Amino acid sequence: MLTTAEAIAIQETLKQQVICTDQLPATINIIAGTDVEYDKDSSLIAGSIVLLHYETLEVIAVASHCMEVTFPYIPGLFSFREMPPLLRAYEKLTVQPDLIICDGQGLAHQRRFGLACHLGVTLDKPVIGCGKTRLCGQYGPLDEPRGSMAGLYAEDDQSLIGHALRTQAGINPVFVSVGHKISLDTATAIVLKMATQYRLPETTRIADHYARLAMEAYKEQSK
DNA sequence: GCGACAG
DNA sequence: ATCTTGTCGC
Repeated sequence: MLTTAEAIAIQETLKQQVICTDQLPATINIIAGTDVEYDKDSSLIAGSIVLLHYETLEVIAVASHCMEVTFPYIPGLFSFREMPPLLRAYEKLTVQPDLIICDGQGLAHQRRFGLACHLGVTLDKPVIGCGKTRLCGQYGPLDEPRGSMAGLYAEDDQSLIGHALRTQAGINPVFVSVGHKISLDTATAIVLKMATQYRLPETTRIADHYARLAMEAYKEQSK
């Protein structure tokens, strides 16, 4: 299996390919959400990708893949754990999304290469990183209203690596960062637009739901 | 050395 | 991630 040092070397190489400016289609029709589900009492993980109509949020397609984990959870090397099931699921899609929102950081990462960057560079697709909690970086006061945001600044060089974004009034923020082929401002606006009713964007909520179903189905069928 | 640490 | 229902507080 891949060693920690090898994984870090891969990140250092691939990070140079990340594009932090908008390079999306003129019109976004299909947006994708991804999530990975872990089984409580085995080493199975299920990844799901859900395709939604950008304006109506109607589900267009879902693809999932369940398998054994191939890499341990190490903060900073998260993508090596979650990429395999997500890539397998992505291969099953017969329609491609214009943009993907994944559940984890992009540039808001120790080496500026979180899951969203790794997925974006690998698929050569626009990807937004949207994490539920912070991995690194510091941010200042955040106002209470929906849509309030604060810059997330790296501890080492003080560079802007993401935004803490309040998607609902008085609720903990989510952490938005560039994955690939999108700017931070565009990424932030899209996450806010997709978080219509809850803290997390609908893409993530729906992907989470299907990943759970995929895990249950896989376990049931393997009996 | 200690704490923090996406899921 | 996974433990998980009712309960405390605004």
